[in-house]
Amino acid sequence: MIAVSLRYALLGLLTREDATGYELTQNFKKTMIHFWYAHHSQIYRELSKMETERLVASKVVPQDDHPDKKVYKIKEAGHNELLSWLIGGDVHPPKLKDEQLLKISLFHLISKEESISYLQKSKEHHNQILARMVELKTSPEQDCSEDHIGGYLTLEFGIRAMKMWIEWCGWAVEVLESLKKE
Amino acid sequence: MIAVSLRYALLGLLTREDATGYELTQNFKKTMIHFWYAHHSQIYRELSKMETERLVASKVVPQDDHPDKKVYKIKEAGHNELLSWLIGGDVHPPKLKDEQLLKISLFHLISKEESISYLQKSKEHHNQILARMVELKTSPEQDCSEDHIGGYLTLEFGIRAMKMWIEWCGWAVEVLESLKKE
DNA sequence: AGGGCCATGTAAGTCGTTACATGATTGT
DNA sequence: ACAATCATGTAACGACTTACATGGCCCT
Repeated sequence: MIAVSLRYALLGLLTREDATGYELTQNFKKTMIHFWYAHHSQIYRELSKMETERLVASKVVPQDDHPDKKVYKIKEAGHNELLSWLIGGDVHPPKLKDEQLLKISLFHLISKEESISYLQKSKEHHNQILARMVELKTSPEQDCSEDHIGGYLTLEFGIRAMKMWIEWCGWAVEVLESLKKE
Repeated sequence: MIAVSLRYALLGLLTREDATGYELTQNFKKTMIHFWYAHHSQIYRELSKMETERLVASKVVPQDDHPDKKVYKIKEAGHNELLSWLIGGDVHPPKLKDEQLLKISLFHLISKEESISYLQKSKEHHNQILARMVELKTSPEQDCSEDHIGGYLTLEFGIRAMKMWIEWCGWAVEVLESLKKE
């Protein structure tokens, strides 16, 4: 019934390998940029919450050159909860808050020059993300074997989405240019 | 510095015409589905907050056949705040939480049949949204005149995004089918 | 000397969701 | 009869963001 999807994202990452809160934060940024984001403060809290619910277990690993770290491991109950969420339930629409599209939807309030300049910045932004994604594709976990199928599919999605954005920005600039000439 | 973009979305809609909280809720669903969503409870809260900050003003309009309504109007200060947000500031990445992509990224945990069935439901979902968008395009506010340029650009964006989703779903199903045969 | 990475967490505040609350009119 | 639409709000809770707090290592 309830959402709490951050929980499932974390459990999902932990099915791959045990990890610290810090590592999970990094992995979010690396492999889930195109569909999820969470701050480290949120991740640490959710992890300790899941530990009290016995969905995960932690172990402190001392380190010499760095601060000690707390490695989390998924437990059977966590695995079960993840799977029942995965299989059951309907298709939920994404919750997106896209400030860029919001600004673009208000272009009638600013000049065409400012609009075009904003679109160019936006295009640049998406180009950078595309570059990171294309680079990710060369990493060893990016074959389409059964074990990595999910990441393979969603990365391809991200790349297509970025390309669509970039093409659309070009088209939108053309529309604005043609309006200027009239 | 701060986000509070719901505020700007509401102010943006109010630059078009005065409206009640109810109407703003409807307009959100109609014209901003592909990049924003807000519950009515949140919209009412933000409106009354903006009224105490004197960015908007309200007037109660009595009605015979329906409950009285409270019509909001944007004030000069609201207009200024909206414009300084629009012009100033950097390009912020969208904040998205896409449960569908999250589930898809975990397909290695479920069977190919379940994965395919999920993708088909997802495709259907996006087809429905596409149909609504295409219908919206026939409405009179959807010319690409200067006054409606923003809505015109973002609706085209939404349509392209839905088409990309649908095509991608087809591609992903093919990938899974080909894995089954091996 | 300064910035970035490693590493973990708390606190305060804002934002977002779900449920509660009311009640008339219009269409099936 | 029942559901949907019109219309507005509050309350409780859960999620998210920003700032605070600490401190060593490595590189330039």
